[in-house]
Amino acid sequence: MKPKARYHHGDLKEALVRAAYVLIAEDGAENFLLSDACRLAGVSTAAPYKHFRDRDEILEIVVARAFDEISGRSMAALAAKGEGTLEGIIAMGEAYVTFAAQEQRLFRLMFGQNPKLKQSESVLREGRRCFTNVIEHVARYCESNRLPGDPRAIAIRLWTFVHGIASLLIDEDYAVVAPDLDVMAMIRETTPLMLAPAGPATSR
Amino acid sequence: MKPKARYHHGDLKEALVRAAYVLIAEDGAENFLLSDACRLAGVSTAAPYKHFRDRDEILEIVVARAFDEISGRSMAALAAKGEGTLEGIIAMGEAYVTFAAQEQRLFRLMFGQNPKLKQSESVLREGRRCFTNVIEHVARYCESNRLPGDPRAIAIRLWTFVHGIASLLIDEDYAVVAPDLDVMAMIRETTPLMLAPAGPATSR
DNA sequence: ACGCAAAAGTTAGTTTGACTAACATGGGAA
DNA sequence: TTCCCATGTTAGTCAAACTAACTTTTGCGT
Repeated sequence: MKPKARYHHGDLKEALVRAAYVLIAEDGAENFLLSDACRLAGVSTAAPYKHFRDRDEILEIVVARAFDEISGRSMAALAAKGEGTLEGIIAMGEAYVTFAAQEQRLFRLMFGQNPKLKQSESVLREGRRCFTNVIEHVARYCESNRLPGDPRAIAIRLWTFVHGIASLLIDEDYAVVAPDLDVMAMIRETTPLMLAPAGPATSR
Repeated sequence: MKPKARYHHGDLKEALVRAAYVLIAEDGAENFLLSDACRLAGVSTAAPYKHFRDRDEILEIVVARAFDEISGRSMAALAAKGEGTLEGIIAMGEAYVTFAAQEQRLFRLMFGQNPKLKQSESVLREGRRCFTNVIEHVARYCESNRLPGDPRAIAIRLWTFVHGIASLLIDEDYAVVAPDLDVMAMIRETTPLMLAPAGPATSR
């Protein structure tokens, strides 16, 4: 008994967000039309404005969910390899880059140029949670291995590096100069190097 | 004798590109209106279409020029510190991040989500030139210091790292978790670590 | 010089998609 | 039951990229 031709949708807000998430993942936020989401949900193009301020508010919610997805994947990867291990840290980085590679369109939106998105309370919260995870677990690794150096500084280095990989990978900038690059190998090789203590230039 | 009210502009194409470059640098590509550039150049909104396929073609030219600007700054920084030196390599990285920080809007456009831009012949050419510089000079450093390891792999690591810094910096993602971060110090500290030879996980 | 084709402008549209106004429906609490 | 108001609808506005059709220069070949 599908509740077909009901005047009221039931949960249009959720339906629109899900449609937007899928459409953006498929075709990018820049090609996302509110009207497409409306068609998927089976409502008119004016209906969303009963639930959202504007188009950007839907994007905000999509981005917050995408951050949550990264957090989940990172934690799962870490748990699989064991917390406080080098392999666990590497697995977190791989999960980050894998998400970016698989969900290029979403990743671009998350770290894209729309400044309004970054001011959203929910986006800020989920984003912070995502990065706090990394910092926390790198700190745990540093402690259990009695490494010197500021865990926070090391975590930021690692995050910076995998974020650089993710960005260049999905924008196909590597393809221009290094088409055969194995980014996962690069993560595995470079992560140990970055765990060295931060300090005034230790040349050689 | 300013050639004021001439029917023909003289060099409208160049004038529009310059106006676009300035406007985008100031307010971002997403807020760039062709009509604003037209007003600055003193022509009607239909005039650009005598010189450009569409709005994107102007963006392509702007991006190519911005890549050229980065190349120039990198080379200047390198020359100032001396080619084949560690300081020179660090200076290139600093120049990259400095450009991103000073010209956030342009940098976002250059590495943004518009896939058409990346297919432009001139953009590809200038982009490739920009990264080839880095690779070439890292290779020179590796040779003159008799470092083991693939210079290309090392250069890609370095570029990835500074690109990660630039991205997170201008999107204000550092501000969320590490507001007091000194990115230039991070470059100086981390670059030497990344010059180690690439190889199967050298843990500790 | 001159004539005229084509380059480079113009004005006046069309189109598209986000957003709004005003109206319609129906679900649920008093 | 009643009726309020959340949630839909239709019809229309607005902005900005782009197009069509016309006009004004420019400059080249004779």
